[in-house]
Amino acid sequence: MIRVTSDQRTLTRREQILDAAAELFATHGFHGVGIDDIGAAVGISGPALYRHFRSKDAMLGEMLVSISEGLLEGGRDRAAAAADPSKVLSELVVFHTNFALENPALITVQERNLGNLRDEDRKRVRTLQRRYVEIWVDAIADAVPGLTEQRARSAAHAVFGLLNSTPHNRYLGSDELAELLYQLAMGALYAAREG
Amino acid sequence: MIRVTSDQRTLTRREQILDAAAELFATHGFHGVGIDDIGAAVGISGPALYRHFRSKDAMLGEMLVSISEGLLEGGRDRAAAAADPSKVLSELVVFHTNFALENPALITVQERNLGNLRDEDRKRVRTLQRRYVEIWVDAIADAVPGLTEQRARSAAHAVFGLLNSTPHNRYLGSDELAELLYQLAMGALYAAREG
DNA sequence: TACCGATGTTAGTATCCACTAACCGAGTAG
DNA sequence: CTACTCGGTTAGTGGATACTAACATCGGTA
Repeated sequence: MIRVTSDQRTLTRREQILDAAAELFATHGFHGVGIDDIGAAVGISGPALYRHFRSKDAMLGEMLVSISEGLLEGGRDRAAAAADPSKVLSELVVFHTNFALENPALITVQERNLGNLRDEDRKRVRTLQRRYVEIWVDAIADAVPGLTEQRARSAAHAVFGLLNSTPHNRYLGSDELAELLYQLAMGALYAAREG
Repeated sequence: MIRVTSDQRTLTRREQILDAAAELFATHGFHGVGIDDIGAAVGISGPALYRHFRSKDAMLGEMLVSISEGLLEGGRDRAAAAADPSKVLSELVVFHTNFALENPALITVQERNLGNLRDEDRKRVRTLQRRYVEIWVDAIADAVPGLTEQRARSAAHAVFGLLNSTPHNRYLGSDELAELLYQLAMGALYAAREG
C-alpha cells in the first residue's frame, strides 16, 4: 500500500490514538494503562487498536521517537538560524520552553517511560536525545565562557529539568509562565559562568 | 525511615527492602517491578516480603511518605535556623541539592510514581509536599523582591525540576555537581527578580 | 526440653491483561 | 453483483503476577 500524506482519515485516527495514549501514559504510567483504556479514550474497543499499531510497545515507541525527532529537528533549526552564540542559546531556550508548554504529556512520558521501551526503540530515542543534548552543550559552551564541557552538559540537563517542570506548573498563564521560565533558564545558565 | 544519609549501622530488613524497592521502582516503574524482583534484590523470595509489609502498595506508600516527611522536616529546620531571607533561600537550595544527590532513586520514584499510590497515601504525600512547597514559596518571596506569590510558586517548582535532575546528571563528581547546581539554582531564582 | 515467634520456603490461586481468532458491515472497484 | 479491503466487534487464551496457604528452621526463653 502506498502511504499518501493526504490520507487524512488514517493519520487522524493514529494521531487520536497516540494523543490519548500519551495523556494516559503520562498520568498512570505505561503499565498502569490498559489497551481497553486507550481504546475507550478514542471511542473504540481495545483490540481495535491492533488495526493501527502492532503492539502497545509500538505505540510508546512511535510516540517517543517522534518527540525526540521533533526536539532534535527544532533544536537544529534554531541553532543553525541564529546569528551569534548568545542568540543561539536564547533561541534554544525559547524553543524548548514552547515545546514543553505545548506538550506537557509528551514531556512527562518521555521522562518517565523511557525504560518501558523495547531495546531497539530505546536505543533510537537515546541516540536522538544525545544529539539534542549535544546541540545544547555546544550552545552553552559557546555562549557562556569558562565552562568545561562536563559542566556545560550538566547545566544542560539541569535546565531541561527546569523547563520540563511545566507539567507540575499550573499556576500562571501560558505566556507568563513561558516568560518566567525563560528568565529562570537564562539566569541559571549565565550564573554558571564564574565556575 | 528510609536511609536518607549514609548511615553506618546495619540496615534493618525493612530498610534493606525499601532501598532495593526504591532502586527498582526508579528504573522500571512501580508496575514494572515484581514482588519476586524485590525479594531477589535482598536475597529472599518474593512472598517473604509479606512478613515485613502488608502489600506492594504499602511499600511504595511508606517510601513516599517518608521522603516527603524528610524533605518537609529538613526544609523547616533550615528555614527556622537561618538568619536572614537570602540565607534561608540558600540554605534551602543546599539542603534540597544534597538530598537529591544522596537519594536520586527516591527523587525519581517520588516524581514518577505518585500516581500509583493508594488514595489515602497519595493524599498524605500531597499534603506534605504542599507544605514543603510553601516553605520555598515564602523563602523566595522574602528573598527576591517584586515577585507575586504565583510567580514564586512557579519558580519553586522550576527549581525543583532543576535540582531533581540529579538522576540524569552523572557527568561531574558529587561535590562539583552540588556546587554547579547551587549556582544554577541561585542564578535562576535571582533572575526572576526583574519580572 | 519444650515451646514459640520471627522469618524464611515452595506451591498454588485468582485475577488481570496483551494479544489473537473469528466474524461483520460498509464502501468501492471491476 | 461480486469481491476485496478497512476498521470495527466480541469471545477467548496464555502468561504474568500479587497475594495466600502450608510448612520449615532456628534462636531465645520458661
